[in-house]
Amino acid sequence: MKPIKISEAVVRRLPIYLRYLNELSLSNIQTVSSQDLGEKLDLNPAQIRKDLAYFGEFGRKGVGYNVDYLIEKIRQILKLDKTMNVALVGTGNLGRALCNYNMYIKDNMKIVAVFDADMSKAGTSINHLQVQPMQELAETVRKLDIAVGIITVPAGEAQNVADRFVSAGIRGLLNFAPVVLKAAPGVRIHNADFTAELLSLAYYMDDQNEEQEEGDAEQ
Amino acid sequence: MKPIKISEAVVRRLPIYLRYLNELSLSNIQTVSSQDLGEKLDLNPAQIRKDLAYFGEFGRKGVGYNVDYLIEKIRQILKLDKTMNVALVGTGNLGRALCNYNMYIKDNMKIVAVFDADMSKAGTSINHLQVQPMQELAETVRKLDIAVGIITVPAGEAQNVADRFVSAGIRGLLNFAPVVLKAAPGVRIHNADFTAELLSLAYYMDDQNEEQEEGDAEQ
DNA sequence: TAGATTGTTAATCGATTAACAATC
DNA sequence: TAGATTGTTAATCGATTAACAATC
Repeated sequence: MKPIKISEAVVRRLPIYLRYLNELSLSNIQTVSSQDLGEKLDLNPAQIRKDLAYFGEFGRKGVGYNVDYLIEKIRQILKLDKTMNVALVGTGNLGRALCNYNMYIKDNMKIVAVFDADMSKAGTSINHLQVQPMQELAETVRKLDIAVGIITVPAGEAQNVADRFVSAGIRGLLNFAPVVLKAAPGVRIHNADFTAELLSLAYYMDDQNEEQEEGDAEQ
Repeated sequence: MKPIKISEAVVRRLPIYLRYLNELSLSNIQTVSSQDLGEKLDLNPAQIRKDLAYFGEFGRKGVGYNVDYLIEKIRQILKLDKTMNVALVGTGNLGRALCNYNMYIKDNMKIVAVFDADMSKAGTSINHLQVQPMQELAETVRKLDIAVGIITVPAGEAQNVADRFVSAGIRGLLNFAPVVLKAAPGVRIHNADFTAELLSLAYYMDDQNEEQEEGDAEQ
């Protein structure tokens, strides 16, 4: 129906919009303009309007966007209007942190199964979820209709875990391990690699003197 | 000296190169071509060559790049040839996970101070570091010459923590909280917002039937 | 020498921004 | 009506990719 290809950059901004709109809604603010959004989110208002316009006409000329309506629409676009089940592999510090994060309440993404290769961890529980051994992964993914896998294992094991997720029929992966994963086409991989973010931050940490040359500029 | 402006996208790829080069070095592989790198990292070889060429001529025509030499060079570019001190605020699950992560050994970024607003946590220790109360932040940042701050507090407190970091003289922030932070120009902010990554992943999770229309395509 | 691979220029592609008619 | 703000087209800007001479 819609032959327009939506760019990755656009999709990546939608959750940012959603997040702030939720804040506005909680403050009982009913209407917001692209200008307001742009200031708050450090984005160009034209870009925001264009992003939203890819999906429909959600605003009213001369008025702006109805906050709750826009929330509803973005949630539909992101397919967050129904619960999406998620599995996580790797119950180290990071994995446990994510399990406790519950995004379920607002965002409909729910970690419903947790796995660890370390058999001794099987049966222990994290945030009301029993840790399962890896052998049960495929079956659980199928049974619970899990669409997305989160990988929080050491770099060396990440590809192996990814492979197991993919052959279990998962269609999206959120990878926290500092490696580039390979997967069959059709499986979407997002990386949440803070080590890369931190190291690239170092590049911009000039000495104070240099700083004057380079000036302020971008963010 | 160098008036060429290096784009953000380029800088963001350098840690990815570095990471894989370190792997190669550990396997005693001496030489690598942009082709090899491209295949392994899912990037265009021309892009890799171009990225590196911004900073100098590191390769040899007909041969490729010397792995250890390239590692050394990228580390210099990213200013990882000397230790960079880092402070972290927020000792929840995520904060503790990061403290235990030690990137120090390979990457010269070292968390040397940890803070929490919750006074009752002061004095407890995480990975050999004593948690300090927020009042000590400014002084510690100065004393330990801390350049980068990591924010792992709830969304509602993140801007406040950022402000305190900035007025303490920090020059870079890695923000894990799901908000857009504001800071004076000259302070670099990187976001490590996995909630946004996860929500945008949902967009691509079509039903199996739709999947056929949209095909395989990008990653 | 023949084969391989860089560094770099030019071509392409895509994303952001400006501008403005439409209209609430 | 006057002011505000959208949706959208056109202009700009920037990033990626292709191509190839240089050369190891």
